Amino acid sequence: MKKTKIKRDPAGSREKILQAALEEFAEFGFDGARMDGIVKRAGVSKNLAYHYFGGKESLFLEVMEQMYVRMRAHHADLEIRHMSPIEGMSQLVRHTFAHFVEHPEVISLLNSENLHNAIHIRGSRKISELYSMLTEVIESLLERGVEAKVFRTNVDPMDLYISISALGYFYLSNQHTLGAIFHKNLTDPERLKAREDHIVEVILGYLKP
Amino acid sequence: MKKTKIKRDPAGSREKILQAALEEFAEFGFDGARMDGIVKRAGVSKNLAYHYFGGKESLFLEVMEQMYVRMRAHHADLEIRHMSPIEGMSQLVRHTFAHFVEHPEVISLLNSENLHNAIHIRGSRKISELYSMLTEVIESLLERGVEAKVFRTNVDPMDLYISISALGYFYLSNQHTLGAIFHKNLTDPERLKAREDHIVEVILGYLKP
Amino acid sequence: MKKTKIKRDPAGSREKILQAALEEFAEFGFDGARMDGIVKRAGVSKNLAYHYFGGKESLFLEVMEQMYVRMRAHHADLEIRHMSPIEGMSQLVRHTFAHFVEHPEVISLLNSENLHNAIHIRGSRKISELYSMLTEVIESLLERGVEAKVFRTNVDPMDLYISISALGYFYLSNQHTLGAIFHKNLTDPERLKAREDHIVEVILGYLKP
Amino acid sequence: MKKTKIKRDPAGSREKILQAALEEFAEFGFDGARMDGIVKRAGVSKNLAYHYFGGKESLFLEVMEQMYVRMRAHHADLEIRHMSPIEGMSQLVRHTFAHFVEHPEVISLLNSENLHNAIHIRGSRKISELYSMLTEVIESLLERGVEAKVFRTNVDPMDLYISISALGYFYLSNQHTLGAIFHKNLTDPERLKAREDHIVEVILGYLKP
DNA sequence: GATGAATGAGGTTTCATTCAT
DNA sequence: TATGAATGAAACCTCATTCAT
Repeated sequence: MKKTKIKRDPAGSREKILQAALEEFAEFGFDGARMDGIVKRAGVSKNLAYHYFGGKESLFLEVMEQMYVRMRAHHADLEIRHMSPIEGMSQLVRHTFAHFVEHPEVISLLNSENLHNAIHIRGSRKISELYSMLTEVIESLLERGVEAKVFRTNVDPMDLYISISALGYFYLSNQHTLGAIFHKNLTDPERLKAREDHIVEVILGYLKP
Repeated sequence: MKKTKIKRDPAGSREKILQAALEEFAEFGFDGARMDGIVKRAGVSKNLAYHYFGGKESLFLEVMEQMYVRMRAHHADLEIRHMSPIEGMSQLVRHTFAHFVEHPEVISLLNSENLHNAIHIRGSRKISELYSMLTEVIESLLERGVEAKVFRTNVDPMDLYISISALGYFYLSNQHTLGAIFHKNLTDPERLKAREDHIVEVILGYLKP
Repeated sequence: MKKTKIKRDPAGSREKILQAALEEFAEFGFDGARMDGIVKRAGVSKNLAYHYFGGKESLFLEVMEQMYVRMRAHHADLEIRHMSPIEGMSQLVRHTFAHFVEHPEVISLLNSENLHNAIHIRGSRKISELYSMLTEVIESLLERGVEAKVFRTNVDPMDLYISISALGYFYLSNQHTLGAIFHKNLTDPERLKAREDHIVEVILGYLKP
Repeated sequence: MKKTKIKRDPAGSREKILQAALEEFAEFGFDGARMDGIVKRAGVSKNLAYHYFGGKESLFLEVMEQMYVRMRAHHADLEIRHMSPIEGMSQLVRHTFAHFVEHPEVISLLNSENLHNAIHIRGSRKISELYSMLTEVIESLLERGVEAKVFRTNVDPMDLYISISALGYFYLSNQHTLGAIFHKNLTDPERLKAREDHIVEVILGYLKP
């Protein structure tokens, strides 16, 4: 009849749900993820998730936005302006790869979102904005490199950005099928280091004038 | 000449189910796909799919194997031996990209399979065998290129294969999120052509001695 | 005083499902029973049964355990210690028979369980414990009877227990085939009384020194 | 286009199906048995079973009737008339027990039939007839035993027949639950022999004047 | 704010039976 | 006589969501 103690911690609960959702969506994808699984991970009641986020789709969107925010924050850490173009480009490539390695959920979430034709983020203004920064960084690097005659001309920044991402993303996102085919564990630290070096070589090779 | 209503057609029914499953799995992923959707596409009764394939998982495996077989067949079409190393490498890159463009289901299926840690194909001997061919082609190209002094040395064939795939695969697999971010339609024919050229430049740039 | 429509009643719902399952399993056996039938009897939604019990098998196990508990409770009601050995044995026999008559579900459930090689209860510690009591009662009666020179020696308590059960159980469990063969209704009260007396005579006749 | 050879063996197929059905029904009960399982055991096509027997229920009835016929044949083997009443009764008891031991399917089938309220055999004239013989044998033995002053009077032949069956039937039909409770394997040959002796003692003890 | 009991709709799978050959 | 492909109905079970407390 009398409730002795009920923990109330709105912000804490919200954050726990978000984190749990991130893990669940990353592990199983949008369709494979279960609301039951999320609330169990979060250690909160079912309805609380609905109370805060409205439903599975909205929760997924919020998870996606948070993921993009973290990605942007990670990239913002990188101070490239004072580096030489080649050094800057190398660092950008390594930084991008490192983020995928440290945050495998990024890959799961993006794959899920693409399977659903990006319906969740298509409308999100937040996300779109995040990328202007990246494009600017790349454009600036390219300009300085061309000026210093260490980079070729006629490079499309978008294509370059996509290629930088692609070379690491695909390696990690398809690690299981590739691993099954080549009978190797693609995530062992030495192989990861080798891959990173390879990607740097590919990108710098391409940019060589 | 042609029967308007075919009632018995074992091979045909099996094939129709397989094709329908390919489409459904490609569109929704393994978890999002519905057996109902598959049998409806195939125009057969639900039970028939179970009769032939045993269940959703086995059906998915069969679809995956078929997909790999087709991929191998596509690559086998390419006669590279008589080309110069640079011409051969270009053709390999373009061929690979074209296959992804023409068979978008490959990307969905592989993403699904990787989300599930490749549990379906891990045991499949068939698939593993398919790749020896590709590796051999690449190794042979690299040797000839080095000999002719048009390619650099110290290139890991596996890394190269992964990069060739990655540059096209990621562009297509993430077309919806990238499109949302850059406000472009990545699959319009001109952009596809530009991307293909870009990939060739990246790979050849990297291989330059 | 009484709510016409009760919406929330955890313990009640659980109990209703259990009772409904008991009836359904008793009527149709494990394989013949339908989860739909159970939830319909219980007046709850299908999922609730799964929520509480996990599945058909677990529900059956719980029903079995409850049945054994009731059986034990019924036997515990019988105070035999102060009776003479012959009187005690008669009462035990009549008590056992009465329980089968009043709880026909016991027979259905045990037959079902035996058809499945006792897979459900094999692991259940609960059930095993229930029987030590019965064995002790029988052993004590036998000792006192031998001492008082009213019972023969060399009686295996397990065999005796099985025979006491068998003589009533089989009569009831096979009442329909036996009834069809002998053209009699074996459950009419007079015949039940006669059978009970017969069983007492058989057991006491066997125990006579 | 051309069928090289189709085996035709009407009687053989029918018999194979019947035998397969006996095994399947015995193993899983009526509800647990699968038509697929039966035709697979029999090694014939699905429709053949329907062609010969009409359906699952009719097939079950036929299996039941065959089972009763075999039981009768087994009992007819026993020549009791020339034995002393006590010897004859012992032999009848042992013979009955042996049949249950050697034909465990009898127990499964009868349990299944009783679960369904004997709907299949209720109408079968064949089966009813089989029992007159048994009753006559028992009545004759009882008369001779009373006359020879080795048996008590006032014994109901039906009750006696049921008890003779019960003591063996229940032991075997409930062997799995009893085994789980008493932690014994009830079908090990020594225990079977002991049980048989026990049953003889019980029946003869009861009949002692 | 917080709980978890309860649900309807729909998921995968199974099964006795029929039908074209 | 014989086959096995094909089916409709219904089985068990799951899941996102809601509701009384």
